[in-house]
Amino acid sequence: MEKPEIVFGRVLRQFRKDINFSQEKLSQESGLDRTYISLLERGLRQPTLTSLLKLAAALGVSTVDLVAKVEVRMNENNWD
Amino acid sequence: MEKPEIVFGRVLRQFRKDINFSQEKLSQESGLDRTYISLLERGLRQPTLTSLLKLAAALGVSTVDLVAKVEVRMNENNWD
DNA sequence: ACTTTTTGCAGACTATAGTCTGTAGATGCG
DNA sequence: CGCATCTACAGACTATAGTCTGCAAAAAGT
Repeated sequence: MEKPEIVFGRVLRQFRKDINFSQEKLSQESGLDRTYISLLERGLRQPTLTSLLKLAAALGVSTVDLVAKVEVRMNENNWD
Repeated sequence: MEKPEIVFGRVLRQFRKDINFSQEKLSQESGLDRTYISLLERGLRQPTLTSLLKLAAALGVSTVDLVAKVEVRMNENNWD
């Protein structure tokens, strides 16, 4: 059972790289600070609901998609 | 387009009442403060990711269920 | 009407989300 | 190599998530 911030960070980074966005680009699209995106990806911060919504929108996915991946990977015993 | 806190508050309250939990009971199950649950339901606070996880677990639903309802109702022009 | 349970709410507080500025390391490319 | 892009990271700051105590006012039950 991993910490939510850690899992979320990995998921966020994966989603971002999947669409070839830099942190800077994601920051512009979401309206969140670039250094904050960095903190999130490294698991040093966890998002609030509105940050989740902004990030999902910027990534072009639904918030459900994001949360679903997090929830799944939290219960996985991280074989992968 | 309604504010996320407002929508989330309504959704949370509905989920809670669906299982006949008092705020007090939900607070015990989730480990969150009762007055904070009250603030959430009234849309005066918004949860972080871990609070979402705790609340969903306490309500006996998946976090995805919670977020899904919020996302849907955000896009609805609140006919209901 | 009375009692109990539930919720709203205020005030004061601590912890952490989120911003801003700047620097330095890493990676890629001509 | 020299240059550009991307990211880690530090420090100092502001905004807000989340707690705690206590009381008042609805609701609900009998």
